[in-house]
Amino acid sequence: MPGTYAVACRFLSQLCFLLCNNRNYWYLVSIAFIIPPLKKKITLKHIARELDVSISTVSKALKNSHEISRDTREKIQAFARLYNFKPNNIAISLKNKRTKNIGVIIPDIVHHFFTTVFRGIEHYANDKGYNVIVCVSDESFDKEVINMEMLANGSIDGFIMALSAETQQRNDFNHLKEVTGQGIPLVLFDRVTDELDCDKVIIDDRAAARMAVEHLITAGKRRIALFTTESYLNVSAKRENGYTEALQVAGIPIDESLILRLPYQFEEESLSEAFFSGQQFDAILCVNEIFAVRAMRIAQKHGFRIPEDISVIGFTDGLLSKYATPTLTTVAQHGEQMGEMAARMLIEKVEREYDEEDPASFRTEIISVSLIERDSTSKLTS
Amino acid sequence: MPGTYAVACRFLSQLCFLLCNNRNYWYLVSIAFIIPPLKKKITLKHIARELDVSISTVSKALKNSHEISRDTREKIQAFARLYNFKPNNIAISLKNKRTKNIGVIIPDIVHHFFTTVFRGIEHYANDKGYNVIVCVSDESFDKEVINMEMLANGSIDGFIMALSAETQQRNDFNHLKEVTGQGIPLVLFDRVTDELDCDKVIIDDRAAARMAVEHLITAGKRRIALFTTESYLNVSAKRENGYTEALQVAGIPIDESLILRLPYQFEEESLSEAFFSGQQFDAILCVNEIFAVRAMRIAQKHGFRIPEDISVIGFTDGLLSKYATPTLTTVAQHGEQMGEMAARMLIEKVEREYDEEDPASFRTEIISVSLIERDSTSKLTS
DNA sequence: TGAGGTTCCGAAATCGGTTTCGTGTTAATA
DNA sequence: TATTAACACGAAACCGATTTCGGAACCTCA
Repeated sequence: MPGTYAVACRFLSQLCFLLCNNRNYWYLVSIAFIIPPLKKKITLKHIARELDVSISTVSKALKNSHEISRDTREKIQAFARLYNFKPNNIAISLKNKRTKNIGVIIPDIVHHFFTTVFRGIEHYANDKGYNVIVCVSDESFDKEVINMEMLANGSIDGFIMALSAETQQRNDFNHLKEVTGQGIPLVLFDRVTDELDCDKVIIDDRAAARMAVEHLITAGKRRIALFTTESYLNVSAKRENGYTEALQVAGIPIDESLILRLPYQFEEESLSEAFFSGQQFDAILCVNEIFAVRAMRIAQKHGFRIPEDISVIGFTDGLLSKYATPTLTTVAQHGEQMGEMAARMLIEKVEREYDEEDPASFRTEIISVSLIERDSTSKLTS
Repeated sequence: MPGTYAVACRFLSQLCFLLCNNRNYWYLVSIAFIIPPLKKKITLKHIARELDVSISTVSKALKNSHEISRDTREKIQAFARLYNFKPNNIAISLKNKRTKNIGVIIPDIVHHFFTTVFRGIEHYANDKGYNVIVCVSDESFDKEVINMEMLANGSIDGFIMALSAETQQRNDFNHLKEVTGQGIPLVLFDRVTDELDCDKVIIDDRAAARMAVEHLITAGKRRIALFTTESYLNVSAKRENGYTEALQVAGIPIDESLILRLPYQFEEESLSEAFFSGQQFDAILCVNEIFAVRAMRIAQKHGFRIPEDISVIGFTDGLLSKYATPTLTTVAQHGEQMGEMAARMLIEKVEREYDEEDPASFRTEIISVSLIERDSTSKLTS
């Protein structure tokens, strides 16, 4: 079979050569339609051999270098088109020392917020001709390290990542420092840390929580509970700060017993029964969507009406918020915008490095949030 | 600065050399801890120069070739460890003509099912030392083509993909044929086509729908409605087949007026009001989660009790199903398992190609589904 | 002492491109 | 007619690895 192919190649190239020399390009075009899809990628070397020129000539001709005569150029270009030549990305990467790949490391992929951010990254990156390599850390420190090492050896031009929970707990960022130390650009989003000098893009969780609580207060709520996560996440902490801040500003005393710290998978009965039957409160702020929906359900089970008896606000404007009963008022984090920003910052750094970098100036961009009002809070009659 | 670095390099290498020759490895180890994190990646060439051996010797020594003497080997390995040498992936890819990257193209990333599949792919691929490059087609034919072309020029060893809606509608698979024609392995999942000879992994949508309907019939339901998508998707069609099949088998006549074809974003009022007030039915099968949740809500708004008056079953066991009120009985598609299978099939093909491929034998694997019973259907009292 | 074997290492080809520089040919200029 | 510049192209280095092959140095045994 390869023999047959070679013969066909030879024949076609001769034909092509003749046609080209005769400037009968239309023949060429029509032939291109007749040729069956050819197997295997073709390289510069093949073209050079068939057309009896050097590899350098082919390379230059294909980039329309005026170093090559019009005749030769057109001949080579026609031949390349005919055989659907596309330069090998790997070879170009090796030569350029730039891969046009960006590495994204996130803690979880089956997660509305992260996928939203990812979509933003992917869109922007694709627009700029970059591909995205994704690794999932599964909230594990070790996996994060392994993934970064896999990618840091030339596979990518830069990283965009959100820290895993474990990394945040251990407060160990050596793997990241090593990478930045090697001159690889890094952009952190959402789950960031102050220990690292690099670009960051975050949402102002404190302000967001404060806004949500203030909304509740304006609606006349006074005893506002907070459902937050047990494990240490930067974002949860910031949201809690915003919560207390809003209460303080409004002159409402903070009641520690209204703050409930829950594990990710809590059993409805044990934990919350006590809370719901023992306490008096008229609103809940939840640090994520799931907590909010579950809170609503439990409240309803206990006979509370939403939003009349208890208003509920969650974080993350995902499917759950839209389709819960009642529909959930949430803080929308505009993840797509966040991803776009992260990609923009990274690519800027990557491409700047090209023409000698200025004294590393790291930015921290803040993505604004907005409150999506739905039926789990009463409409303000202002 | 680079000057300083070079001097430091030189000094350290000499030190290293002496220590190695003296077999005082522990010194080396302790020194390694003192050395500050070094900048910039190091290459074989650097090591060769510093240790005054040839590049080939370094390469062989690092792979523990017995062609190199124990002394030299250990010296080189110690030096490499000290400088944290990691071979450049791109160079290896170029040489091996294998990138250890697999390309995944999916129609949407903010989508529970696809991310679940992706997780399966990612886990399996990572285990096998592969990275995953994701591209999103946004259900667009053109984007699918562009993405494939971007990746097909050497960036990846194979594709895993689910066809975009537009591609399925146009029934145009030339971009896929071109890729397989070039000898690049391809695995299709979920959204597949018979027009293509390649590996596939699907769920048996027909059987799944049939199972769901039979479940409803067993529970005593007789007038079962179907909420399906308007646009042409292979999977929807298959589910509809399963639906009608189950009814036929049970001897229940098919009532076309019970089959509702809806656009993805339908307005609750207009479309469904009529349906709910005019019709008499006691169960609904929905081809996705969102339709199911919305159906439940509308039904409840109309005063129907679920599951007593109307039972509801959906597809895709996502967050919505778990947290809807009442919780939703769904057909779980085991996306993770699907992704794993797809990755396994692809990697097998990729690595087999290595030792001469057998006459391409394409398989189609079927991932079994299961019915997750929750509160939107009545428990069977058997 | 010389033939034959090990052992150890380096030169060079290779993967598929880009790019610099040099050279032969032709045309323009002095 | 001699000098030079423009033009068109090729040789070769390079990116960072792997791998084949050949050869020097040394050892062994008849």
